[in-house]
Amino acid sequence: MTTTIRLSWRDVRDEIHEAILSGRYGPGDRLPRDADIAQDLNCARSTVQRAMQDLSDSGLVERRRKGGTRVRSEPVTRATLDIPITRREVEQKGGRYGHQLIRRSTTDAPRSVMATFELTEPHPMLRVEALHLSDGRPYILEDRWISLETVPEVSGVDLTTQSANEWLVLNRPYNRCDLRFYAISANSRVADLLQIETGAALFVVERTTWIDKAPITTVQAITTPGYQLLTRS
Amino acid sequence: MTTTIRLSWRDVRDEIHEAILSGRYGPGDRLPRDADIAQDLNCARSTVQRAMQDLSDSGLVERRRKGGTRVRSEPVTRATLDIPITRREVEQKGGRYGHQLIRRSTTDAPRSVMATFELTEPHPMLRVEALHLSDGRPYILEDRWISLETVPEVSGVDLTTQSANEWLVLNRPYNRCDLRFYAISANSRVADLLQIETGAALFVVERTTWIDKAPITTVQAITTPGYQLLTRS
DNA sequence: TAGTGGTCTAGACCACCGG
DNA sequence: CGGTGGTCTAGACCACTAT
Repeated sequence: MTTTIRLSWRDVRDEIHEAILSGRYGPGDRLPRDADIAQDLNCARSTVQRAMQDLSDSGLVERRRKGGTRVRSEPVTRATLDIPITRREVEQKGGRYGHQLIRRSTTDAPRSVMATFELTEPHPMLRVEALHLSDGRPYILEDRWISLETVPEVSGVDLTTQSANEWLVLNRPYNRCDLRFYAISANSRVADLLQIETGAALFVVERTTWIDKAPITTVQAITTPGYQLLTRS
Repeated sequence: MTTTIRLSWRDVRDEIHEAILSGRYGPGDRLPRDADIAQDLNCARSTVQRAMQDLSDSGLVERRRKGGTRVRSEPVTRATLDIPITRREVEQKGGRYGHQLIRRSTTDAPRSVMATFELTEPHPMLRVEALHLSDGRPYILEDRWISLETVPEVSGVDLTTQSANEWLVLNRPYNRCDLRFYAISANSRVADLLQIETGAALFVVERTTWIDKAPITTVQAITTPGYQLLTRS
């Protein structure tokens, strides 16, 4: 007698993955229908569906109703990043966290911020510049703009006790978040605040969040020399 | 009579999400069992399961057998990045792609590369330095190490016709991929190759791939000034 | 060891979209 | 309009792990 093995969706996924890697299906090729794969492998269609969902999430295949499942023609490396709140990040590395409010002002969004949020009308904002510290030394310098239309109550918050970073994460959930990463050269002011040399190469994380269509905040986080961002283990 | 609505897993997800945002469940709190939620909302347990899977993927809750579902106590911003092959990236931006092999040599892995791959024994590697061009101008400078044990056939490949980047992606699938992002200051050699000024701040993407436990390649991709990496739309 | 999430199945119906 | 993937259901059993 033949032993019937119980396939898990991971087995099915690996089977299909292997078929693609081996060249049986090349970029752009159409795979069999889920139902056929299920019959071939002797499992339920929903198991194939689960496997395909994973392959689709990881960017290996593309699925369309009626169009079927195709091997992605232009391969991509897809990765997931976790960006914790800064206090947590410092503590995780064994540092003692501190922060310092540098400047706080109310003004209309400048053109660059309007562009970031796709705004066409003047928009009142709270601008907050703050320094995150690790063991008392500068760690990240953040320049943040917060929408006073979407988050009016931030006006009454004491941002010297709790950083704007933390207050917002805990109090203002968002729907949409855009990130961008790039490098800048420290100008004299940044160098002064971070206690580094002018001209040093600094890694920057820019984060913008919305709730539905309403802008919440945009922040430019300037890290100190040597900072690295890693993908989720 | 009461109309019975058919709930989708997205509805269930949003319902739970809303309950968390509203403060009904705070960080660290335990949510009801899937079965109870299903009964409350009048849907199948598997629908709740699907909703929870999504919330878990997005980092909002953590689930454990027997331990139940809890709201994550330390919130994170989780984002997904797509990194295309460089040729594709250049073409997508409307540029004409080109590349240029700068140096190619065979040698044992230096300590830094051994550390990256967690190697303890000497390991023969192919080192490839190449320049990616957009409209004939330097775009990305890559310094790559390829394992000759895992990928011996790369020795016979003409890397002037097709970039190592592209050849590897198309021919050597990987299981595991680590990425790291940081900034460096251009030294004179890099500045010379990229035709920029010495000292310019440059954004760097470092990518390391394995198949199972075997190292495939590690590459430091040094971008040109102004380069930005964005999260997936 | 008992409670909880994880998964598989078989069947049904729906939603999208290519021909 | 018909084919394909997407989802829901009800039920069963399994696999972790907190207690």
